[in-house]
Amino acid sequence: MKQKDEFKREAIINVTIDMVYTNGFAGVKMAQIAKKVDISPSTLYVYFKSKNDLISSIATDLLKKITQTSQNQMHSDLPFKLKFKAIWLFYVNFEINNRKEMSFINQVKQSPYYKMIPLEIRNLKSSLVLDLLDEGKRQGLIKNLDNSILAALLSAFLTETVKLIDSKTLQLNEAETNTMFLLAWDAIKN
Amino acid sequence: MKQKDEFKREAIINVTIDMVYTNGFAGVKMAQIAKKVDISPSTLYVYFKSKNDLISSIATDLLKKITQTSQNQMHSDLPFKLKFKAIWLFYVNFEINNRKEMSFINQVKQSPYYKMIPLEIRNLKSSLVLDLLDEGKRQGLIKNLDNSILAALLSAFLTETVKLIDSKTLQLNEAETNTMFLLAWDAIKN
Amino acid sequence: MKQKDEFKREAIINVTIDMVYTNGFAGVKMAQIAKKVDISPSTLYVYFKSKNDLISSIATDLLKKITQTSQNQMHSDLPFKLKFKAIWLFYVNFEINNRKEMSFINQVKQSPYYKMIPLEIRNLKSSLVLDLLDEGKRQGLIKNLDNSILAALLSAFLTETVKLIDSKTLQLNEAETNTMFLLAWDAIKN
Amino acid sequence: MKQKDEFKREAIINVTIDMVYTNGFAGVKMAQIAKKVDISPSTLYVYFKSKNDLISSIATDLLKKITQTSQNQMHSDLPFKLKFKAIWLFYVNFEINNRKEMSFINQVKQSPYYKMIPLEIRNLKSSLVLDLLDEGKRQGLIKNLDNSILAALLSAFLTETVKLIDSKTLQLNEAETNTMFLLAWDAIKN
DNA sequence: GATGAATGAGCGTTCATTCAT
DNA sequence: TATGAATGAACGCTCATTCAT
Repeated sequence: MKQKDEFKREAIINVTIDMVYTNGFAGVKMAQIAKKVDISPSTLYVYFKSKNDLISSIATDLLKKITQTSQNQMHSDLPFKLKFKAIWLFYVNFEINNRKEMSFINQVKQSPYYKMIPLEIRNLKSSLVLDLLDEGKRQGLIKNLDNSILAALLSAFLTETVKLIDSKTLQLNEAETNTMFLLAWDAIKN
Repeated sequence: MKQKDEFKREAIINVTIDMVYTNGFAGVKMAQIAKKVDISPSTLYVYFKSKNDLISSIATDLLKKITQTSQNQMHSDLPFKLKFKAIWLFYVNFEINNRKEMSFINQVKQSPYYKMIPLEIRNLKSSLVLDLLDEGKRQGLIKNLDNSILAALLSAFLTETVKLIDSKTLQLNEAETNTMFLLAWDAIKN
Repeated sequence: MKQKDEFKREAIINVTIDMVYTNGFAGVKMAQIAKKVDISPSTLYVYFKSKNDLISSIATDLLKKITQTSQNQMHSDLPFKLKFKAIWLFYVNFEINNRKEMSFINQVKQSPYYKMIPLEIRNLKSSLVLDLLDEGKRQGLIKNLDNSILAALLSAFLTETVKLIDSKTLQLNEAETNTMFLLAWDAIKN
Repeated sequence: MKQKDEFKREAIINVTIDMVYTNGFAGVKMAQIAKKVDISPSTLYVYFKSKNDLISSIATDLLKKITQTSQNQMHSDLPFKLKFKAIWLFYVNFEINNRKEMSFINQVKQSPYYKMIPLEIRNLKSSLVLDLLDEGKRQGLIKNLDNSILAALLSAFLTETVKLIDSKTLQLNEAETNTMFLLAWDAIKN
């Protein structure tokens, strides 16, 4: 683990995300992080000026990264429902493949650390989804409700889907993800 | 002999629920609770033998209360969709009116305290909802999916609805709650 | 256990001696004593004005009782060595039969409570033994050493004998107690 | 990097031994130790991971040291009684010169801390004394009794001798220590 | 006299953070 | 930059004792 500079920062971040995933926030101690990264506790303070800073920096980074990543999704010229489904699947896969990171930001969101994250970061929204919803409404395919309502709902849906997969109640295959997608789709479709 | 103040236990519980709502579990300190109730920290230990006991006692009480309350709901002779909606509304209202308590048990559920709650309490489930889902499936009105999937989804929906109302994005009126109900209903209906 | 006045005081004392024997001083808590006597902790303070008072009262009582008891021993007109042995045996038996009480005062003696006992009690010595030693010296049968030295030694001897019996290394029978007596006697005899 | 003060650990140990000697175990508080060493209470935990660890580490160290020291005593070519006396005197002097340390281990032995000391340390016995007793028995010079009885007695004797010297009843000179030795010797000699 | 409630003072311990090198 | 030592500020909890009836 003993690397230089940027690598060390990276290592600290990864270890922290790992530990938050395994032990929850309450169980994350600076000394433990240091030990796992194989540095001294005081060295942590070379890279992050406090525990708050460590946590909220990671959260900020993750939030940015997540928004950006989804932004990169191809805006294909498929028919709306198919495009919608593709994006839905992208998100399901993204959450599954980034469990720890998602767990981290979910935990941050319901902790006092969340308030320490700059507002502009907290309000970052994937315009991808918003644009998509607008497109659907324009085509009369989805209900004409506030985007914030639809987005919140889809997000809850997504989270629940991932939880079900994590808990093995659902499997990550064509049939079952399609079922879940249809539940979401039926909810919002006109 | 000094008489035990019947309201003191109640006060401790309420203050604790309040603080968990505002600061989360991590932020609940015995000394702070005591201060808010205006008693000595050691007096807390007259009523609860430890912090664990305090938290899990409250959780146990709430869990019992919630299950019982919902159990008392009866809408047996209405047509299915109306019955379903009545129960949905009951839950929305219940969660709104017991925001802090619901927040408490939600937080407990994803904390180590949960394991301290007696299994028979943890396993209390509102058969109300499960029975309802079965009835709907029998009548061919709702999708033939696993109850655990449908229930998880409806629960996420419900939580999200309440959050939206809390954040003033939605209002707790006939029209808007109806809208939200329809989203849920459309998701699961056949 | 719930009796009146003198009996209650007695009960408190007995329970305390018991608990000191079982758990040592560190483990004796006022609340525990009260529980075992089946009274309220505050009632303890009706009988003893503090924990210090409780402990040192018991110690004082025991010390007095022990001195008095031995004083009552017949001053028979046996030849010296036999008389000496009889008294030795009396003490061995006394210690065995009053294990808990002896343990109590031994523990008190090496605790801060000892200083709280009135000096005149602490200095109580069994004149029985001192007289006996004087008699032996007069008869030229035992070494002409300071009584305090001889007494201390015999006491240590006695304690050790009792410990050995307690630990089953020795048995409380004619042969083995005689052996131990002879060790003591050989030590001090001229 | 701040260097660990080599003397600080030593200082903690010495202060602890001192306090146990003066106030007994019950009176030893981490905060008091820290104050006497002039460090913060939390610094204690840099050197010892708990109070139990502090006490039992000290006890372990002392036990090792004592056994080793006595082991180094060698008087192989003297006649038995002289050798025995030399060793007796060695122990008297050792106990006098290490009063506090001896008090410490004596107190530990009758406290719950004793169980925390590794068994192999607890079982360390000075074979010096046992070998000596065997040799004496072989030569027909001392009574043919169980070593555990003889050793227990000599130990009690020794302790009492040291107490008498401590209390100024006896002086640590040739004549008086000789007197005490003879008491012990007469007790066990054939 | 008897008692359950109440508490102040203190305890051992933890931990994010700073110090000193 | 890196670090082991050091620490202040808490924390959960205990317990002898007092309060109020």
